[in-house]
Amino acid sequence: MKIAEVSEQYGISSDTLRYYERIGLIPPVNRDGGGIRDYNELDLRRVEFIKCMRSAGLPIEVLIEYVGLVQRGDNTIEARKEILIEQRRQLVARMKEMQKTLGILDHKIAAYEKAVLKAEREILQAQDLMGQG
Amino acid sequence: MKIAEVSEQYGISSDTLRYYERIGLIPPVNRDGGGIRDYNELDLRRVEFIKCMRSAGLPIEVLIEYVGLVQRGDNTIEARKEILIEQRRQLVARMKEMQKTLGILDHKIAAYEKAVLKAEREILQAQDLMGQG
DNA sequence: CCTTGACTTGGAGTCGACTCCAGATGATAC
DNA sequence: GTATCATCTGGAGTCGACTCCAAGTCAAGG
Repeated sequence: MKIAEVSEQYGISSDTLRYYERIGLIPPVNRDGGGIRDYNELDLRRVEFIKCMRSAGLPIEVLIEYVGLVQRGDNTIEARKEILIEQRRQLVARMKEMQKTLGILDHKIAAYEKAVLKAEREILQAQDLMGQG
Repeated sequence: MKIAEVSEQYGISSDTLRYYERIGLIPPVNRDGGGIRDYNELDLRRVEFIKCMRSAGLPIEVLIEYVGLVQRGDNTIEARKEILIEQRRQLVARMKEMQKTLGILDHKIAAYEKAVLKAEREILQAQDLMGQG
């Protein structure tokens, strides 16, 4: 699969895909005869994983470290686990903050809704008084 | 309340507090005789609101617009409501992505846990065979 | 054969959000 | 009265994460 298709399929620009590879976030993708990247199944799974992690705000640096450990193989399992646990912890913390913010937004939206309704009622009343309702 | 105390209390640097004021994210704070900022109750509530919104990832630009509308007063209620609804929508979307990522992290952590346990069992077995367990 | 279009590279530019700095001011401590 | 300290300002610098660009290569179409 060529880079444009991957870009299309995952909603990640070709520039970003190449950038991820440059900085070692995705291991080098195989090339066809003309030097053009040809993403295989494994590459695609990696792209998807990175996309997922990035969308949740995991920093690129941490992901590079994690990916590096995966490449280094079996005796890095404990270290990888620790990274994921720490990132999970931070993720949950962020989600908790967002949950709080969501509550406040809901509260405010409800208040504005009330204010709008009140304003509308007042307009109707005014029209009544003027005999236009 | 002086800026250092506010910074301390909310975990926002003085630089950031001044920056927020500069860009209009927080309306100008009153000064004492010597031109030093003196945050009052209302200022503090504004700081807290901004902190909360920022922690959930709402962009500064949007918050500036919102704060501007609040300053402009009553006939901006509908517009403010629309902003909050849109931001709420995006927030929920982000949280959903994060929820998905959380699931994958949990899955991977569990798999690593299993791998670690397996490795430990194998070490124990090897020790048994060598008569060291 | 030449153009078109997708791809390549390394490097530079952008963007959002701070963060830092130099130089000035004013209150307090010695 | 001078040193220390927190504060002030405007402007510059940094950082993470892309995003864009110029110049080059190659396969396919007319």
